[in-house]
Amino acid sequence: MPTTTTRVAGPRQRRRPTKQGTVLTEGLIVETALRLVREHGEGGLTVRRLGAALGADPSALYRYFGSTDELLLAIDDELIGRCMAGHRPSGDWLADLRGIGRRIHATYRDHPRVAQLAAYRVTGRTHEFAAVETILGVLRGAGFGDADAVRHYHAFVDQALAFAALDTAALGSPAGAADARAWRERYARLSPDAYPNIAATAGHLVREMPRSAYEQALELLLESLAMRLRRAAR
Amino acid sequence: MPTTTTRVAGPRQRRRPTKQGTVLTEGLIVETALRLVREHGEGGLTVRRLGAALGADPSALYRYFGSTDELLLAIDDELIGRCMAGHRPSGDWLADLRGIGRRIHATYRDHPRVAQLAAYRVTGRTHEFAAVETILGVLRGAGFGDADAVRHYHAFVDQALAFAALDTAALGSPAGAADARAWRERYARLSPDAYPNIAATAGHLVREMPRSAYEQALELLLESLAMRLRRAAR
DNA sequence: ACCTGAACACCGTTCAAGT
DNA sequence: ACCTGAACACCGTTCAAGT
Repeated sequence: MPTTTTRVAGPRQRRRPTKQGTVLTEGLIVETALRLVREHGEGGLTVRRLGAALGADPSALYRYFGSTDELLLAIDDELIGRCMAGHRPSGDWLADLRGIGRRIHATYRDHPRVAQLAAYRVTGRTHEFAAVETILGVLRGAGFGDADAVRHYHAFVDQALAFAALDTAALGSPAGAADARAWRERYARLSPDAYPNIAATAGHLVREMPRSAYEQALELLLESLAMRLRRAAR
Repeated sequence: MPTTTTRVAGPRQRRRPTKQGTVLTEGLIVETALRLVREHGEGGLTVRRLGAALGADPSALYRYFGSTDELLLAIDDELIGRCMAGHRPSGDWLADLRGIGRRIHATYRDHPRVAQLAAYRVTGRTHEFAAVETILGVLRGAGFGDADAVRHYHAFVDQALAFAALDTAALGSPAGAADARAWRERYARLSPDAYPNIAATAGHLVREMPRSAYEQALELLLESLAMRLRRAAR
């Protein structure tokens, strides 16, 4: 449950149950939103649908969140919390970063709409503070100086979030399925005269392109970080 | 102008000018859409707005594109074409990849809505074919084997596109400006007891986080590719 | 053959009215 | 103090009617 949500009004004392009996709470709204995103995927999250899922009039939500944007940040922060909750430091900075990267990617993959709408946002809330603190700690603990730690933090986190948003959009949706077909049915049939490089690698393209490239990109990034650290140590 | 747009009806012979006098064309629609995205940024691209900009009823566009999705792919392919049009091979594979990466990122940055909606799509059209062919050519020319060339192509392109989508969303919008403030006003003031790593690097965070991390991420990726190539050569 | 205009089923958000 | 319901200004898309 998000603890630092900016409330529109002051603290509530009495709570009137909704017409269908539920008692609204910031926590309940965020939880229900995450369930909605998880189950209905793509276009699942709208104020009106969320209201219906809660058994409340959509406009009632504006008493808890000033706008969809504010609600989104609360949802995102809760997701960050769940993401980092399973992380256990191993003492090996490379393994820690690899684990955190995969965790971020996987968590957002299961909540596509949040990935697309909020991955690039700064929630400015407690779970995000804790996540930033942890990742910076891994990098500084590895031996990077403060300036490098921050730059590498930025590249590492943005890469995880950016790929998560891209992959949920590309892999989950019906559009993504159509795009996978394009590699088989269009690219694999292009003329070797006009497109020699595509023709030469068509088999690989058909296998590789419908998957996520994040694992690849993560390893390339980590490899560079390790190399830079070794180089600085000498 | 996109050359392979799937037409809804057969080829048109006569064209009736619109009420306001314009004669619709697939090319004109795509051009106008790109101008709209470029000038009005964020929420600029809707069927209704595009119709208004063309001086036509919104529903007239459905005669040229079966859906917004199809229109989007045509727009995206045109953007890919403009992106690669300025590329000149230098003979140095690293410089070529760096240049293409920056080009992709910059082109989508200027057309934020396309970046967010279409960056992850496969257009299956000529400009995209040419771009894939070129980039695969750079990697194979560098000495990578076919399987590696394809995997590295995938990581490289998806990284450029994913960061472009993330950065246009984060940096351009009003939400992005609010998020930049969060680093100054929230993170820079967190207690050193609760968040030692954030407190120790606060100054760096405030400077680094409101910028794009793509340049960093790109260099880390290229560094790894170069190292792998050297290693394979031995 | 092509464009228009009304219609349908959706959005987020506001605000006066209910309890 | 909180929830409801009508209203407003938007969406994408369809289809009969116009020219």
